[in-house]
Amino acid sequence: MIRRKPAEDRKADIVEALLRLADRIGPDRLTTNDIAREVGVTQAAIFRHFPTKADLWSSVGEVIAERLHLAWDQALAGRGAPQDQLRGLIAAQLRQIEACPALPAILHSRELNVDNAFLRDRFRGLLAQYQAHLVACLEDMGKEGAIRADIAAQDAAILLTSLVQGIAIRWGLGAHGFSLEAEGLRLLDLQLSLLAGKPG
Amino acid sequence: MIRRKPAEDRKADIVEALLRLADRIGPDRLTTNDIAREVGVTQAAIFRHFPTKADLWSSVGEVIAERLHLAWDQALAGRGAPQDQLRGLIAAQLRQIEACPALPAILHSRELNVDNAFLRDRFRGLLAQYQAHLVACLEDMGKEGAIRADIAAQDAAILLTSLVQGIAIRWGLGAHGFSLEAEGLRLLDLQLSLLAGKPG
DNA sequence: ACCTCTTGTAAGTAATCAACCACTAACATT
DNA sequence: AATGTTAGTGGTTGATTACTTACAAGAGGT
Repeated sequence: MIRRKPAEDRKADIVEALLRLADRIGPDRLTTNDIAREVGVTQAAIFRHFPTKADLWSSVGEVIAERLHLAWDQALAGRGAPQDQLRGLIAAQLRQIEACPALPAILHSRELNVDNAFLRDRFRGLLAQYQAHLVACLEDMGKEGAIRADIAAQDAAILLTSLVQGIAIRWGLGAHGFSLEAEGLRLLDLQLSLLAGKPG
Repeated sequence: MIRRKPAEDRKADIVEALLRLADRIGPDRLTTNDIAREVGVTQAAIFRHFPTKADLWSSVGEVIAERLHLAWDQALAGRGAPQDQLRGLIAAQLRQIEACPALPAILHSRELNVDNAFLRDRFRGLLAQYQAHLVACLEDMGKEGAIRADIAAQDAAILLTSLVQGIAIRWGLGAHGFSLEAEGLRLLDLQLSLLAGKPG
């Protein structure tokens, strides 16, 4: 038999294994057998720690939500200029995706969005919160004249979240062939210079 | 028993049913049973028309590729100003997604990207071609002074494709609560005015 | 009206899925 | 060293998966 671990540790192992496999196999194709093999236990062991597969996904969702929330709070904690806060928010998002490439796929997976209504609403609220942070930063920047006056902060926020999503997709398709954070921040600066209305 | 159709018609029915269900159920969770029920035939009937499920997906891929190609050609056929061609290309993409909401999910599905190497490469080439069209339009616009001189056409193209992807995602999450084409073109015009460096 | 392909079905297959069971080895506490 | 608890196993469940085979019946041409 394998080395035994306290339930909390093993639970974390299982969630981590799922996160790793979700990128390789795909969130909607993962089986409990796949996960068990990755962890190094039998399939039945998964069900000792999570009553059902749906419960396992719920835990995964909670872990992701916590990480994102923490990353955003840290980005906003500095209390620097609104530009810096904005950059921090975007950088945090890019780093989260780089650390867990399955994140976009999971966020849009049917597993979480169709089967688990609670988590779907939770994530929807979470992303709305992120968008609200961006809008707040952009409004502050607008008052300082760092954003063109004819641009609504809401629309600018949409452009920025789209940018992150678009680059993340390109990063995934290109087999992670470049630094997501570096490329993302480069294009962010470009977009910010466009929004400012003057060359960067 | 049901009304019998010529094989070509039934094949098209099956592909259409898959496209419809892919949006509701998810591309990677779709079963041949789901498809058969949607079409209104037995599961075995699917295999009369497609030897394997993978062959069915190949047909779906071909249909999508043809539609996209056709839509792009029509957008470029007008031979108007580069701005109009660009707008046409983006509008075509938005309309394709609106007509077939499962398109983004299918394009990024494991079904097509992991299991079917041929189609994956086919789509990768197709999207590269689209990007090349955008870059060509943007370069022409740059020569006419419609794009700020300090912006590379390649980067501008990335911003625009990201915009389409981002809005499509928002449209999907919001249960198609707004007109994708209208909202997309509105933000496109906004981004173009940013790229031009002068208020729209 | 008949004949003949073609389209469809009913009833299977083996493989795999999530989940359950009785049981046991490892661990902590005493 | 004895005892109770917990993590993990092997074996099995019924449901579901993609796919097959043998047979029936509709539709079109003559």
